[in-house]
Amino acid sequence: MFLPLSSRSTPLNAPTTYQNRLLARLGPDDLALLQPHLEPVDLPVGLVVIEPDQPITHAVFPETGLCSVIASLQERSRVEIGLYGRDGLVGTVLALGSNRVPHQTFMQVSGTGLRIEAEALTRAIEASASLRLLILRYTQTFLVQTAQTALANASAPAEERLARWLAMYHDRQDGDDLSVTHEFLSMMLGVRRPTVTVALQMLEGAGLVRAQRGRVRVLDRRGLIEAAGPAYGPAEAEYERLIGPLRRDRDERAEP
Amino acid sequence: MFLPLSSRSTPLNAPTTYQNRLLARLGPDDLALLQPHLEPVDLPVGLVVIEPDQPITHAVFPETGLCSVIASLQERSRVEIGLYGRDGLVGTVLALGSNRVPHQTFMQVSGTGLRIEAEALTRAIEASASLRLLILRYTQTFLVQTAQTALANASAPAEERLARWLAMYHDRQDGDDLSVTHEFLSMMLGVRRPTVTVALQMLEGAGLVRAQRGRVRVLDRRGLIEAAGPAYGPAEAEYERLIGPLRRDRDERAEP
DNA sequence: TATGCTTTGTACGCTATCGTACCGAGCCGC
DNA sequence: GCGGCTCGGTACGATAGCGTACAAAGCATA
Repeated sequence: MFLPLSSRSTPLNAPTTYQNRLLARLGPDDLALLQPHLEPVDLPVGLVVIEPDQPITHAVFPETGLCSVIASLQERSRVEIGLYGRDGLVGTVLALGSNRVPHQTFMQVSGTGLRIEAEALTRAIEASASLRLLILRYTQTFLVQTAQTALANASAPAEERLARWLAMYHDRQDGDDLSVTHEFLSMMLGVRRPTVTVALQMLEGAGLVRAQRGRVRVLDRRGLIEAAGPAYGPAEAEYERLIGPLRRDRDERAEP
Repeated sequence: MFLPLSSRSTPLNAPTTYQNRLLARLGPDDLALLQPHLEPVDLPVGLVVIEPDQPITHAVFPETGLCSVIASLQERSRVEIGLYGRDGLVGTVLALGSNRVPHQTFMQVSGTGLRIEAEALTRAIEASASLRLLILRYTQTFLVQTAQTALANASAPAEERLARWLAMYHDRQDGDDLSVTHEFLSMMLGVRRPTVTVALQMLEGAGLVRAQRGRVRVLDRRGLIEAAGPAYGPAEAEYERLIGPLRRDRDERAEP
């Protein structure tokens, strides 16, 4: 399932700084609890990190890359219900007293991460209240994100939903180039591909993004967030309130 | 905020059987932990039990009645993202290390419940791993419910969403008469009222429900669930797996 | 029984999005 | 430089749901 990274094994107790926001916020005690079990892994695009309804064997703290959580109406349609990268954790459900979820999670953008055996993480969560709290707080932000997705799906037009999605992606990536195809976006948003094409042209016409083959460049982040409407914001605010800064770069590159 | 019930004060340590599923599943130790703090309350229809972004002062275990969790695009539109009654708990977020949520929760159907001060519940959750586990597992089922709502909103036609909503309501109520107006349903589902009228006529034409003024009677529960499509099911299965039977009556009244 | 409010049914034109299909454009390997 | 593939743009009729408006029906109260 996961390809171990041969070159990047982390010596125990090395003074590591993690890109993963959750790991980065852990105190020394919690870090000591987890580090012996953390193992670098490669996360190629398309990798299914959680199979629906299957017991989870490993949790993963992504360092780079992006994960999509997908709900499907048995083959008929697949829709994204949430998205995270280095801000989150694959396998939060372990903190909720279960070991499986009915939704699939896969790598939407390739990256790397640190994996840990489900059992080891569960034990650590039981042993450390502060670690547990951090993961539960992240779960809360994800719940809000899912709720906002439900809201957007119910009442926001395709263009707003697209803008929201691009902003969320942008939050979790370095740089302003997002690699996605229209086809892919159409699946994520639960709309037709031509609908994405048109919506993207609108955003491009407004000077917010620049679309190229298989790539969308964010030109005006602030404008993009505005175009996303009020469905963007609450989940992000919750994250900043409960955990910390969501975006890495505070220089706000793409804000003209 | 809550109206205490004068007539129904519960003597401490009385051998009470709770209708609330979570309370009913607590062991004697956890019950002993909570009972001294539980206070019966009336939950009239329309009562806002959680104000968005306001600190939660009390949690409530509903005994009867129904709560709706609402996300709103600032006045423009209000959409339901989840729904629970005696299967759940007002204030699950307390177990997630926060004390507020950006969504409103209000009584959609009046009922009664047992309330507890937020601080007391938080302490109990910290003290008892088994109590914590139960609430966290419930949170997991609610997260799945919200995800399924997002999915349904994205890709299920109004008629399916309506059927899903009616089935979910039916799960959490005694009897087969659901008291709702088209107006109300339209808000819950994020569609126009006439759309509800038409969709309801479809369901009625198929012999699944009977609609009267301000009331929908479920005639064929199995058929209704079928009409709801695959968006109904996963959240309910998760509840039964992690917590226990969702519906009270196993006689399946409305199944012809 | 009359009055008035709430709820429900229906109509109309409008728009976004659908399903499908086809073609051009960019990109890769040979 | 050529074939083949993926990706993006566009077109077309069909349709579900929208916003609005208005009238009928149910219920409550006077």
